[in-house]
Amino acid sequence: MADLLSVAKLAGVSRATAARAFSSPDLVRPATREKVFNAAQQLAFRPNKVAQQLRSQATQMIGVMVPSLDNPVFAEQLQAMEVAARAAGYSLIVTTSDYSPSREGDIVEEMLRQRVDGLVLTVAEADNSAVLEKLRLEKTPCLLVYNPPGNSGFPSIGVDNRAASADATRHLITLGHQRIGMVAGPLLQSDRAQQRFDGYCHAMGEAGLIARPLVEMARHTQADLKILMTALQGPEALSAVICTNDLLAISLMGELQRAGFNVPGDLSVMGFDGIALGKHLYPSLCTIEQPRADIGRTAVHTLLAMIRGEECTPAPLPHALRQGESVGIPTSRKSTSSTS
Amino acid sequence: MADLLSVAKLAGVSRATAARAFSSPDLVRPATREKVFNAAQQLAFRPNKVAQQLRSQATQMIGVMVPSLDNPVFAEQLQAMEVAARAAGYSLIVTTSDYSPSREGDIVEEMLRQRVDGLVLTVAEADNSAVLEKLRLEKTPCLLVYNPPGNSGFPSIGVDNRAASADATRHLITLGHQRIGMVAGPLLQSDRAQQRFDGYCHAMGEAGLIARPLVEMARHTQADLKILMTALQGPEALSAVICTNDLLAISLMGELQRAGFNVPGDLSVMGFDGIALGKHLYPSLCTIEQPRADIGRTAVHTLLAMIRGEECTPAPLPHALRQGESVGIPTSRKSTSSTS
DNA sequence: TAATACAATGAGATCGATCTCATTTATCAG
DNA sequence: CTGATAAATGAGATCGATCTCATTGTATTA
Repeated sequence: MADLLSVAKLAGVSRATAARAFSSPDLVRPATREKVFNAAQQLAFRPNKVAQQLRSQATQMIGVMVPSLDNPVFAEQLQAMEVAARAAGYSLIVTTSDYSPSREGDIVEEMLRQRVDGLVLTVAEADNSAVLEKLRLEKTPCLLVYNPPGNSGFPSIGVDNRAASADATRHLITLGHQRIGMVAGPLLQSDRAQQRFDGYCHAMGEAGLIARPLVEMARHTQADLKILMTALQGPEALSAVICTNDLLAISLMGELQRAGFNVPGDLSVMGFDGIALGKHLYPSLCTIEQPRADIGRTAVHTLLAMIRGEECTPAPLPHALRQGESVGIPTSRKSTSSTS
Repeated sequence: MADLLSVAKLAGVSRATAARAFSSPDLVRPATREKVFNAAQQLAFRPNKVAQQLRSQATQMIGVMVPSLDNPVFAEQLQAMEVAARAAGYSLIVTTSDYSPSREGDIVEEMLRQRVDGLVLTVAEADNSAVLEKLRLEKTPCLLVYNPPGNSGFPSIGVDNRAASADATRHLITLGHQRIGMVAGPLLQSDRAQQRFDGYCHAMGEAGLIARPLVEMARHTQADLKILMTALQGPEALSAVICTNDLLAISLMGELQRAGFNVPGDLSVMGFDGIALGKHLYPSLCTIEQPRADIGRTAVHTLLAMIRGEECTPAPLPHALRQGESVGIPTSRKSTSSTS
């Protein structure tokens, strides 16, 4: 409520002096400074950031757009971003796009109007994105998260999805699995899902195994589940599946168990993301762990560097294979020692 | 970059007219309006929200503070808030307090400086909160979420924790459970945990059963788990436990299963919150579902009403008991028909 | 055509903090 | 004690949009 001018008046000095008392106290005589502080105290003065932002042409705000907060991958990344941003004196404006291009557009436009100092985005497809196209013409620093760098022209923070997925596949192969499939959620088109599928294909080929087509579980409907179940039976039955994300892996695992399958006995299930909850399940989820917190922190620090005008070409962050009880030795071999 | 003044110049009109072309087009002659729009187009004019905010003394921003985004309850609530806020033309500044009073204080101060139009907070203890005490003196509308209304003096959005917890307890009792315990996470002191324990005690007493002291699982350490395991054995062994939140229930369930217990065979486990993931687990989590999305939406709408100056005394939102496979008939009765 | 009403536009102040530049006051050396 | 250098302070402009009030312009009617 009370503004600097009132404080200045009460203290008997000019606005300039009052302002200095706060921003550069050493330029003000101690006695004067005290008078100003006292006046500020009495009036419960609280500096108006909006005015500061207008004047300084910098908002100390970062615009964040994630697809959804219902997926813990994004929530966990955001948690880390918030801490890092706050530590640096920045605030986050958080938005969700639901992967909708039109929402993406509206959101970014809105944030640019708000004059955020920088943007951290996760889009559906970085290579073919209207928003990014538009942003290329703007001077506002922009950083992608989770999206592969590709040829979008924007720096990107995340893991090497292809390599990570190949690692996951190799892990299963090492355990003796040969009939390995990959299951994707509704966002088949997402650039990450694509890369993860590539990595899977690569690792399969490398081992002389045949990669199967991506199974799509659009929604967790019964129909989709049946299709998958079918793939789990017969001579060509899968012994392991990799899901393109943990949420999918967890619900798939639940459905399978509910349908009478044993995980990993009948089928090993791997996830991708490394959400915290996966560790506590039983069977615990074997997955590729993306360093979500690290990704969030790095995103903030990189963006701040960009805001300072530094050139940034961040390297992919390291992923890790998190062992878990949801993956085991394939049944065919196991069957010699124990039969269900 | 380009401001209204440049647009006005290029269009050959005054700032006032240019401004009017956007805010009240009908006050401007169509021909003039076109000139302004063309100029704006050419210069890639984008209205500066910061200036509008300063001028209008309203930011159309809502400050949100949650304890953590690592817990899906808050993330899911936030997801709904974001959608509702955006639909109303508001943006969210999102922060996390980690339940730390000092962080709570800093965050709120920061948001007040930012001149947010209102605040939506979830604090550790609403009844004994320094931040709320300070906020009572401010004119900025403030709303609590999840915190029981108590005597904080602020309107609050959430379910009736005591009633919900009693319902959970009665559900178990109805199934035949008698030796029911309650387990809390690290935040014993949280006002919600307290109310949930009260509800449990009430329902137990009502049925003539003895309520046990709250078991604290500070962290998911082995030590804590052993304490709990002990409670599950011997003549006074529990047949069911209610956890004060889903995250805790899920990890407890996992640990129990890993230790060789069967859920719900040996022990029924109930959660509290209703996070989405619980539905997809196996066994699926039986829990009290707080309408997280509804809570988020209602919080935004209520706050907007408060910002408009309306008096608000929101009623508690309805909770629901979500059936789940993690709860079953107590073993003692079951043992007649089948023995492990 | 003159007079009145109303539409369209412009000049200038305002929101709150801060920066530049000019001015005043204090301090030190000679 | 005075001139000179430094320290402290103030006046006013600025950031960008918008509101009030005054003024110019058009239209309607007697």
